[in-house]
Amino acid sequence: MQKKKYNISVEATLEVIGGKWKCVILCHLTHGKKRTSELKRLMPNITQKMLTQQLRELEEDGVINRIVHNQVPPKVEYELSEYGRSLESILNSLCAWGEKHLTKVYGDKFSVLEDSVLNEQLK
Amino acid sequence: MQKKKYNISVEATLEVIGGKWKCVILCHLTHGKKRTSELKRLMPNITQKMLTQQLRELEEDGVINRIVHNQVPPKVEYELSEYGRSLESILNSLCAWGEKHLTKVYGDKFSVLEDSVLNEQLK
DNA sequence: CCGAATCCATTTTGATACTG
DNA sequence: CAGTATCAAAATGGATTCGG
Repeated sequence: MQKKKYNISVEATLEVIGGKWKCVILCHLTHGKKRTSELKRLMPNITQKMLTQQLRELEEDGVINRIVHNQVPPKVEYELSEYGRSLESILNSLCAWGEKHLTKVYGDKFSVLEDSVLNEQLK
Repeated sequence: MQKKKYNISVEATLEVIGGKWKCVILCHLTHGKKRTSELKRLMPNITQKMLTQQLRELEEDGVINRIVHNQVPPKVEYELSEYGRSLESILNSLCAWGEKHLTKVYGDKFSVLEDSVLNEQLK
C-alpha cells in the first residue's frame, strides 16, 4: 500500500468525505438504508454518473455498504457501514451548521426541504 | 438577495467550507492568525492562485477576517472571524477523524506532520 | 521580496443517450 | 432500475508577470 503524505490530518478526512456530493449522500444515509433511486430523488441535482461514482468510492473507503438484491428489476441499497457511523456526529453537526447559516443569511424562512419530509413524500 | 434552493441543509455548509482547500485553510486558522506566506508553507500543494481565491471566498462568507498591514513588503494576515469560530468544533472533529482514519488505514505510524510542529518550524 | 493577477493545461463534474 | 459511455462545462493546477 502506497503511503500518501498529508500535511494536516483533515486532508485524510477530505479524501474520504470530500468533493461535492459525498457528505450529502452520507447525510441522507444517516437516516437509514436507501436504494439508488431514493438517493437520486433526494438529490435532484446529482447525475446518475456522479451518484454511482461517489457511492463506489464511499464503498471502497469502507464508510458505506452496498446491498445487492438479486431480482428483476434490480434493487440495490446503500447504508452507512459500522465504520461510516463514526462519521455520524460530524455529519449531524454539518447539517446543523448549515441550518443556522441559512437562517443567518436569509432570515428565519429558508428553502430547505428537510429530508425527513422528503422521506415521507417518498413513501 | 437571490434565494438559493437546497435539498438538505448540509449543502449550505458545503457552499461555505466545501471544495478542496477551504477546510484545510480553516483548520490551520483554528491555531491562530496566519499570514499568506505562512498558509502557503503549511499547504505546500496549494497554488498561490487557489489560496488567494479561497481566502477571498471565505472572507465573503464571513468566516475569516483579512487584516492588511500597510507596509512594504506587504503583510496580510487572516484569522477566523467570530462567525468562523462557530465552525471550530466541526473542524477539530474533522481533523480528529482523519487521524483515526490514517491509523486504521496505515497503522500507527503515518505521515502527518502536525501543524503544531510546523508552526514551531515557522518561527 | 510579498501578495495577487493573467493565461492556458489538466482534472473534476455535468448533460445526455444508451444497455442489461 | 441501476449502471455505463461520450462529450461538454466548470473547478483546479502550473507558470509567468505585475505593482508596490
